[in-house]
Amino acid sequence: MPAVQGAPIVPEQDEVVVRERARAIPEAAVARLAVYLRVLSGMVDQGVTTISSEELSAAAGVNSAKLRKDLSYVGSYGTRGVGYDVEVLVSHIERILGLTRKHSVAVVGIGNLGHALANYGGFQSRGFPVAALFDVDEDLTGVPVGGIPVNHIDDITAVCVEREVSIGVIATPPQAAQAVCDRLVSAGVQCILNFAPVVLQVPDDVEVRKVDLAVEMQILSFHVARRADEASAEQAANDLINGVGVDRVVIRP
Amino acid sequence: MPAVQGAPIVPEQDEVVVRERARAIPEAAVARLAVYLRVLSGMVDQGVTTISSEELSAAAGVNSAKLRKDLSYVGSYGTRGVGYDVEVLVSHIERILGLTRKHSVAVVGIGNLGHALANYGGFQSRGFPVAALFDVDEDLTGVPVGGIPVNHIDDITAVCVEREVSIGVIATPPQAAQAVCDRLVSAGVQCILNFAPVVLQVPDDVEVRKVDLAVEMQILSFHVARRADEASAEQAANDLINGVGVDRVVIRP
DNA sequence: CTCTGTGAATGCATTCACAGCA
DNA sequence: TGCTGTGAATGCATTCACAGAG
Repeated sequence: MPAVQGAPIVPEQDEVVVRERARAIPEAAVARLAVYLRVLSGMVDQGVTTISSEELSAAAGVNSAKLRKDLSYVGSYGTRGVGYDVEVLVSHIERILGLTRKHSVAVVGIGNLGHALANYGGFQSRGFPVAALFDVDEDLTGVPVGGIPVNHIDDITAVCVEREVSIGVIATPPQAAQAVCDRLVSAGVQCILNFAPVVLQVPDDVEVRKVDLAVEMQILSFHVARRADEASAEQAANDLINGVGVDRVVIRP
Repeated sequence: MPAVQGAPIVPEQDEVVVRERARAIPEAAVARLAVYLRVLSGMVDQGVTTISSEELSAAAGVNSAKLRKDLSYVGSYGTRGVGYDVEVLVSHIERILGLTRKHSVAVVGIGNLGHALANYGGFQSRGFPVAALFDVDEDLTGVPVGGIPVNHIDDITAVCVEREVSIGVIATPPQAAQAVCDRLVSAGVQCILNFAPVVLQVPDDVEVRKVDLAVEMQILSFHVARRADEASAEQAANDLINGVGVDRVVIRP
């Protein structure tokens, strides 16, 4: 039996188990790698050629142990006693994140947000060209937004296949989102970024990420409230014990 | 010594330790509570009065154990054998998330994205009225966007104080973001939602959440790449063992 | 002697599984 | 009996701390 990689896993009958090529990288680490990449790109522009884990972690807003652990998932490309070569690191992170391929983006729903996304330079510049725009509104069909003419949503499959769209962005009203998602999926799009405040149902082989602005606001709101509660609890407790031989009250989290 | 709440923590000298009033709620749970709230609001509109953990969890895209655990942080407001009263649950989650207070929002940077945010109805409707807009461009000063006249950024402190802004949204180019953030902080804003692709430095008492669209794209890209790797590895392995008495190869994650 | 890379330890979050209430 | 609420168990992620390369 050909042992493709020395895998000490017990194979079931008539199966060979191959350990996944790329070491599994924790989801949380992937998100941070993208941030490191951005910071490193800035370093390249500033002419920095070498950087230590301490410096890079500070610039990325994490601690250095976490940074080194994250980079260790990518591989060992640092020099002990010195640090990392910025360009080497950039190219390895890009490889891990799959940025050597081009990823064309389609934006569906050309309202306020869709307009903003179509015009947003950050996609283009970071390797995610917006290749197609869609809307139900027939008055918009053919109208150029950010240099790209809007297509009618009924043409979504043909256009996505032709322009090799690999990422779909949903910027429609919530009622339309699931239907749009279904159409994107049947057009072969396997990655979706969803701005509509709904939970999308998709097959297992489709990856969805969501950005819900109201949820972000509510999380911030929670923290305001918590801080206010703590402050008032501390205040109340201090009032309560006033002159009872205790100097101060501390709130432990 | 007045034991405000039976806290079994060893107090340091001249200190009384008060256990935090609201049980600490995991960060991850807070994000999901906001989602449950949205789903529940939809239920109210549909006239649903009671819902089981199974139904609600399905609608929110999580499993029911997680849902029940999350709700247990809010309190025990379900009826065993029956489920939850939708309205009761809504009001308790709103209380926990601090949505009983009004949270006025200021958007800084009235470019593409700022425009979209100023016009976005989702904030208003979910209790986060946009109360102020700012930009450096003097040509924009006084121009109404989404019904609100833009103020010049130099007036940020006065306007934020006057309109009781509690959440600042940064939608400026990356170069300007840190300076804007500093101004918001000195205007007393303690919550910031940052759309600029930079890591903001803030004091400990300020809460920042970030939305980086390119990072989201790159995370999606990573998953495409991983899937492609797996598929090709599986393919290669299958080719390799062709006709060696093994039926199929399985990739274990 | 400096700074990376990484096992081991700790701390969170998720899931399990069942006691207990309606 | 049906479904919630929750300790206990499991599984991830983060942090520690130090061996070892340069």
